[in-house]
Amino acid sequence: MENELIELRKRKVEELRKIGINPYSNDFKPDNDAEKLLSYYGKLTGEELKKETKEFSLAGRVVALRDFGKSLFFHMLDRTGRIQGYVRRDIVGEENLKFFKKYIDIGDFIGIKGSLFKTKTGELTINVSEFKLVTKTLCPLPEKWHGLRDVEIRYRQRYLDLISNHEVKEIFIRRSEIIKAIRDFLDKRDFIEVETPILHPIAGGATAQPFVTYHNTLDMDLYLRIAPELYLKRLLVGGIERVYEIGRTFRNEGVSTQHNPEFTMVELYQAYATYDDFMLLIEELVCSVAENVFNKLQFNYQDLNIDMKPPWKRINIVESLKAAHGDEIFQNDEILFSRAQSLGIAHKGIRGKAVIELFEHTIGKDIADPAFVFGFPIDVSPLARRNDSNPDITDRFELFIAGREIANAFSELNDPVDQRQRFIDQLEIKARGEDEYHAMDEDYISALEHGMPPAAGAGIGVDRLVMLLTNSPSIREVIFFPHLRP
RNA sequence: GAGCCGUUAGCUCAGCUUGGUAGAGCAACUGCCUUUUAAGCAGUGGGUCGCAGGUUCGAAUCCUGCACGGCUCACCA
Repeated sequence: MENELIELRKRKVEELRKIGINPYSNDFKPDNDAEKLLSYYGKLTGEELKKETKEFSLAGRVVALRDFGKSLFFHMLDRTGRIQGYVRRDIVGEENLKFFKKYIDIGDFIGIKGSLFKTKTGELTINVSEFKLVTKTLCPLPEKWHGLRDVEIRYRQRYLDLISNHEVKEIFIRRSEIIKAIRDFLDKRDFIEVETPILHPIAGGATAQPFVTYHNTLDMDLYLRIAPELYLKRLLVGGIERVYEIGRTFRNEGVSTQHNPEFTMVELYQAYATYDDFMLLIEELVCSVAENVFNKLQFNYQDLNIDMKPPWKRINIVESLKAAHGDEIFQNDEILFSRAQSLGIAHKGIRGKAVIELFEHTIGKDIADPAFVFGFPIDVSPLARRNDSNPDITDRFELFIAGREIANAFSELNDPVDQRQRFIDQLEIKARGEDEYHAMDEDYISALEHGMPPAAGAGIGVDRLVMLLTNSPSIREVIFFPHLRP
């Protein structure tokens, strides 16, 4: 049985049709929006407004209604904001006022026309001369004062969240601006934006579990990409020397406040650059985004104050671990593994894994201001260039802010023989049951055999960057439709 | 995958400890009110208390299982 509130509104729709009014018309063209009127005319005094007789038309959703008998006030919400309207009998006439009261509910879309005035309390208000029902709404909106709190409804019916909770819309507008700022930054530096496949025959470019899908005609399994990396580097081989892609990546891993199965990454590659160059590039990129979108470099993230003013700190993984845990942890693998074990850190018997996990759990988590972490072990960096003076580590860094990894970057491995051996080493780990380790990719090696220029590349977690800059505690606050059970 | 917490009217929440046939505000409906803005005043309707079992004379309340969600941990970015 349906709710009485909906039944009532359905009856109104029928009645409207009977009297010849289309409750879902599409012939109203607003010539203005709330923000324009508020910013331009909001500054004028009531007296000044009286001289302004011009009429404006607006369209939007009614979000509040106050009936005074012979007049009424309402607030309407359009793409730009909220504005108040005033309907009075001696202007619109008795019949029209009656119609408004009887047929227009909170939630409906209306189009209005009218002049501007200021109320006693100083709010810029449209004195409505004409109005039109544009779209009838059947379901009532969430409560006006507390808004919508139930997180399950907020995520499943995000449209209600957007209507009720003003700050939610703000966050998503910021998200859009952040992505635009990233694009602007890279475009100005002659990077070319590209699109590479999402369906991959081999899931490569990262250490993660893929989603598997199936192509009927080809009769083969395909994987949703876990990273665009290997395709972007094929483009380096092809001579696209500065290239980037902003797009969705999919990882079949746990869901949490930091993880969504599909998330947005920007990956960029630049020929003849090194990971050192990329520290500066990433620093400039993030600062430029922060300044262009937020006009500042100081941010509060939850309990932390984050100062992004360059130059950013650089932290050597091995040196910082020695300082924190003593030199002896690197004497041999047994000591390292047992130390990791005692801290409850999974190392899976992989030396590099133990090192970076130990770092993340004991040092990385406390990094507040941006810092570049470098000295990544070779066995957890199968696509990164080997360091020239220390063959055990790679020319790779990660950017940590607020205890979280925001970006990962390295000088690219372009030696096809070394790359093949790295894949073989990965396969050994994979054979031990660690499924997420890298697969052999002959096609990629073949590309390297044709010559890839030396280059540096980086991947930036866009969702996490947006979280950080908008002070959002959960990734679900920056993704419109986060993954939930159906 | 594990632990803890939550699910009551369209929305926001009480009620559960101590079992006795469900309550407020907003929204809705009927009146009154021509500068209100969480408008106000008077009145009315609205609920299989997440689902399924159990205990009991009697369950929103106690117990068990399940579903969905949140937080923490693990995997991961």
